Amino acid sequence: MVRVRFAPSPTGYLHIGSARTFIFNWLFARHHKGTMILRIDDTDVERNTEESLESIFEGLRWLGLGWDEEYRQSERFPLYREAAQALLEKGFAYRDFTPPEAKAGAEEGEGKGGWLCHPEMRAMSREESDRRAAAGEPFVLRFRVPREPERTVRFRDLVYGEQAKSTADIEDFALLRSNGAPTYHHASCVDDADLRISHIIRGQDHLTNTFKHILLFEALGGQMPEFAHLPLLIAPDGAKLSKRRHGPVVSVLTYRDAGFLPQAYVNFLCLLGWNPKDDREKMTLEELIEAFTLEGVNRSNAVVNFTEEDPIDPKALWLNAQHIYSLPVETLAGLLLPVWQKAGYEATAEKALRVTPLIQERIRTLNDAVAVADFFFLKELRPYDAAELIPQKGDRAMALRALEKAHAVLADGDWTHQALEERLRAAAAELGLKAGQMFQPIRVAVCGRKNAPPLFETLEVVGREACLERIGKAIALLQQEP
RNA sequence: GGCGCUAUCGUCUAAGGGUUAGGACGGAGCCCUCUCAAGGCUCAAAUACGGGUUCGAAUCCCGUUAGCGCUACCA
Repeated sequence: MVRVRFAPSPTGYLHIGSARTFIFNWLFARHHKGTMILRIDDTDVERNTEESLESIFEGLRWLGLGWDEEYRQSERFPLYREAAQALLEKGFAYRDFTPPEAKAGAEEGEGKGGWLCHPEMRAMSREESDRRAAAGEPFVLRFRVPREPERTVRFRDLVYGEQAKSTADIEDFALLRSNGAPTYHHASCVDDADLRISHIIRGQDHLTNTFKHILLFEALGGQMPEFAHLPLLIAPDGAKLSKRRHGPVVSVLTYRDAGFLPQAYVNFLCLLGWNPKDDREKMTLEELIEAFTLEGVNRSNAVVNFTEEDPIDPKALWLNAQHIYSLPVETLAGLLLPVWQKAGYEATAEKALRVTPLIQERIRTLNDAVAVADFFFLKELRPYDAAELIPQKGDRAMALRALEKAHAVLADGDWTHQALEERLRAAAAELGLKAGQMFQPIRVAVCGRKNAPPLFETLEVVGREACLERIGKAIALLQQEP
């Protein structure tokens, strides 16, 4: 039975690297019909914040993947205390009474290999340890890493392969803080054991921590989980993504607010550090579940490609466009309606449904629809330069002739795009104008700019009244002195 | 400093002893076309460096370099 967990600590927003870790765990669980567990690792009371927790949930909610079980470490402290006590009893742990300030004094031991332990504390008799603890002297509980003889800790990482490290290079890490709260290592292992986690899938920054965890799992007794570490997501400058240095691009909510489809963003994140072993790029959630394996995860860090001018990875944008394009029109219209309303447009569901097919392949984000579809909703076109009305290889007189003819032709007759095209093409022929020379002035008059969706469908949706009025205004504009 | 991990086009990646080193994004060009977009075609663009092993190395081994991680009473 596959049981995996995502264990964020509420000390910040939901980072995109964390989001990817969540997604890979989730995909692995779904692929194996296992259980996805969300565990809030909030053992550091000093640093946790409620806002952070809320923003993490908000990010996860947006991704829309869900989870099966939920735990919070702050509610499980007794479990960690018991486990710590058992470790102490069995001699796997010892009390270290060194005051925090005195740590500096111990650093002379670092010289050649780094800090390992305080030998006096490690060697202290249980009687003295108990006596000093009973007297109320503060201590941290440390794991007694096996030394003399040292041994090599080994495991096979499902991504990175065989791993080995000598206990001579592993320090006596803390289990319990002097305030009695468990450290990450302790709470995490106790929980992973208690929750019967089968696979620990997490960031590569924990790869070397795993040796400590193996030692701890062994001491705790219980089934050893499998481990799989994920390459990290980094910034173009090679540094790890940080809000301070790289700004809001590190938070998943930025992508929601930029108008991303969650499934597109999930797709994008999956392609960073994993590939389906074929050339597929755009994949649905179902396809991802089916294709996801740990073997497909690679070992080198992936750069999220953004710049200050272009804060969003171009590939993410492209993928989002792909997903938008493959949405049923009704679905997309439903997504776009609130976007337009928020922009202050008088959008209705019916209107949204008519406009959407015309812009579907012209937007890369939901938010793009605001600028791309403005003229469908705005009463008053935003001002444009009269020169825009003049077609290529044409002049003011040509534009005027085209618009006046168009005004006359559009004043009556069927208002369907087929009929409009027929009449307008005939009109162009009559005037001896090329299609572009005829259509471009009309497009600018009606849309207020040179680039827009196909003309006839656009006219159809904008409506006769508005079209005639806008063409009239354009004619007036052209007739004004330059 | 110690220990560990990593190294293919600008970016994401494929190729796990034999390929003109493949695909995608982005870039350039062409086609299509009422503009834009979409789509199609083409081009430019990579095996960090040095040694081995081998008939043959992007691929295996060693070294160098670089980057990253851990080395907290953070996670």
